[in-house]
Amino acid sequence: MGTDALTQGLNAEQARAVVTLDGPLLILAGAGSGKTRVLTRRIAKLLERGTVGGGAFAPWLRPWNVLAVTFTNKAAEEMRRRVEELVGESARQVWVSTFHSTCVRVLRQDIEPLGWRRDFVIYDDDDQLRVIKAVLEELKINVKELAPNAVRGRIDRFKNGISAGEVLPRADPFPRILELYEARLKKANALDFNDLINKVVQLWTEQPAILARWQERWKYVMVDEYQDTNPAQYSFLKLLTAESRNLAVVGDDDQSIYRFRGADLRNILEFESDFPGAAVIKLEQNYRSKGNILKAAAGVVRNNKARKDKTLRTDAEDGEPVQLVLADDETAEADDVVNRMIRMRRPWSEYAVIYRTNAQSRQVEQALTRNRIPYTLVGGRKFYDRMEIKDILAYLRLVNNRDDDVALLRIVNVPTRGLGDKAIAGLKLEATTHGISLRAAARTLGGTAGRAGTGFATFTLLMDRLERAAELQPLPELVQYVAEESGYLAMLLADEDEEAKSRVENVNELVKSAAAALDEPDDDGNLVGPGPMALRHFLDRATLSGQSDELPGEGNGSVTLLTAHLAKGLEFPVVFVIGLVEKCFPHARAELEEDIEEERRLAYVAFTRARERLFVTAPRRRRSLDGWFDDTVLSRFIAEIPEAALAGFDRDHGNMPRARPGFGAGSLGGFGAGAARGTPALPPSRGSAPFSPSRFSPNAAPKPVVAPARANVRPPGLRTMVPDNLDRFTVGAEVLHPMLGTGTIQQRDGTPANPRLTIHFASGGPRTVYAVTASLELVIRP
DNA sequence: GGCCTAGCGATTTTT
DNA sequence: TCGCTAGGCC
Ligand SMILES: Nc1ncnc2c1ncn2[C@@H]1O[C@H](COP(=O)(O)OP(=O)(O)OP(=O)(O)O)[C@@H](O)[C@H]1O
Repeated sequence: MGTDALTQGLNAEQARAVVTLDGPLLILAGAGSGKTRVLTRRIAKLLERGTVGGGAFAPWLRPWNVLAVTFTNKAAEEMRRRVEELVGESARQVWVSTFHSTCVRVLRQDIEPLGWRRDFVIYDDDDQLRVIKAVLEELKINVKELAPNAVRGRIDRFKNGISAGEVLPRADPFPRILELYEARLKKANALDFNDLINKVVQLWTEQPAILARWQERWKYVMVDEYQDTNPAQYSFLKLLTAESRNLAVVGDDDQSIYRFRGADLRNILEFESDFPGAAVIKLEQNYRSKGNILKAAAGVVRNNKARKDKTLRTDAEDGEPVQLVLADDETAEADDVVNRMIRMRRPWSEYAVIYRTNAQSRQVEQALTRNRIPYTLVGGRKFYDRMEIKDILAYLRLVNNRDDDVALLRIVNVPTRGLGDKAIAGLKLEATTHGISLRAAARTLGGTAGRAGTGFATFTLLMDRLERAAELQPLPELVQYVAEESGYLAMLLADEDEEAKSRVENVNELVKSAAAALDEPDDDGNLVGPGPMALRHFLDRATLSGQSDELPGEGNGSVTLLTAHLAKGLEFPVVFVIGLVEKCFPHARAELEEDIEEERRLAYVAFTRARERLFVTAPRRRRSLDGWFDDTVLSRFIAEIPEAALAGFDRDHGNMPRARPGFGAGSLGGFGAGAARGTPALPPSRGSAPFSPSRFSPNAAPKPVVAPARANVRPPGLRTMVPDNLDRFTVGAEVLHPMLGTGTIQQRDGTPANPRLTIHFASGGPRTVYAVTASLELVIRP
């Protein structure tokens, strides 16, 4: 691999970045300009420089002297893959990882001076919540007065240094809560996610000798998506590279989307003054997307006021315009997306569906499942968040760390051992009085008589057995042993439920994933056998990684489903960005102008993932929190797309044509007046699929399967009319609803223009609907 | 102690 | 709609 090989296929600026190996370097550039490509080549270049021949490395530059950090697991995985492609085997020894994993690596080795043991556990948000609830209980604060979730948010913001300026209640209990929270974590030998970075910064600040060792190890540091660093991460980098000054960062201020967890744009904007003498390289050529996609994305992000304008051009042709697709509701939207995939006849892996919130994946998953199309759901932490998985892991955590009170409380009575609230209260009392862990208190109480005593004795003996097993058995066997010996598996097997069966499956998956964890070498490239190291490594992985690595049905032949946040840095030939309606994207919680601008950047990120084709879709109505349908308003971001780059958009009609009473909405709901004026990009997808299944594509599903049309609720022979005036919907009137059938209006409130009706339906009970949107008809009785 | 249910409240993005 | 909690009942 010669010098030329690594700069081949790069433009002049990119090549310059790849060969600028020493000193601070900032690559500031727009989406798809090859930033990540440059970073991976640069890693390869460093390895090449360190090679002295015959696969050996010079002592002053070995693969493990290189550190590359990303923000998400997905991004780390992707970068690792690319580096490995370039340099092969030795890539394994380069540390390519998230900030959080990197910090765990440091703390597992050096945390002791801070007062934690090296076998510390990481508390995820669920554990955090349990601690907070316990603290609130201790302080006799009702969870109704102060939501544990709110407390967690505040703790996180506080630890991220973004709590300044928050409006504080008088007699604020927060400082006390925080104090007790921290004490509990410390006592349990635990750290939360935020601590991981903060503690490393503290450690390195207080212990120069330890810092020096890490500086010696990581002589070359690279950061992808630098615009998303928060103050703690900034300090981490600043400390680590203080001696070597070999810090290369790449980023794009338009893609800053983690303000909510403290990301500070100033980090990237002030890089040059922070690191004097920094080389600055700007990349202005986009290699990813067709012209129209780029124009659309640029047109949107241009609306941000707090923004530095930058150049981004492409040599690619315009390609198809971005296609706007409107659908009746989220189910129809998902069906539409899937139908288009089928029609395009590309390999499934070329499609990605990108959404704002995780919950939106469900409709798409269902549509894909109906059509037997394989898909991969990225993130959402689905696997390790399952109850049964967390339970088994809690046993393992308690084996790893006897002080993990949260883990103990989770499983001490699962399966039941006759230890109810009273017994647990006694256990806590015993522990507090003697200043010992719950595990130790259980042992003491195990020596007492009575039902609780027996329960604690059983539990203690069980945990002792599990601890012994942990020393002798390899990890997968240990996991299996825990599931069996604890009675957990037996409990599941005794349950006839379908759900219990799938839980058994998941426990088996966990055993497999333990085996997979063993195959992974540890930090220093050694394979680990039985004992605490393997267990810790496994537990870290479970907490830090978004998902189990290979869930069944995965592979490269599947459609990818992910949030816009997780999509950052990735690319796909065809992208569907769904749910482009106000309150969803931009999200309802984004109120301030700054928040809206971040949403806009998020849209920019989502749009720029597409290489060839971009679809933006929106449902006309959406289920709201109380389960009823709300009409939607098309996302403002759609109107910001330049006209010439967008198809399917009718600027004159407020963009969201919908049914209105008096215009003859059909009895199956669906398209109303505006649709007749030709606005929607598509015929309604429901019911009448306008194309035939492919006979050519090996990928095509036999026939698009859409969500079943709703049952026809209209009783035969019923006479109805669509009233010309909303005033006709009076209390006592009988109406026909397209989904719920006939009913009688019980109550009318809201405004005259937008009356809200409480209707008692024959099909079951009262529902509240808006007359304007419900497509109601008046029943005429002779 | 353990199970069931009525009532209530929430409601992004990630590690 | 969903998930959690408090409270009631066996
Ligand atoms: N000089 C080049 N010639 C051809 N293709 C290139 C060149 N540089 C990058 N590419 C391609 O352009 C695409 C985008 O590159 P990359 O993912 O590195 O961009 P990026 O700047 O990191 O994007 P983003 O900020 O959106 O994550 C990739 O498919 C990459 O292979």
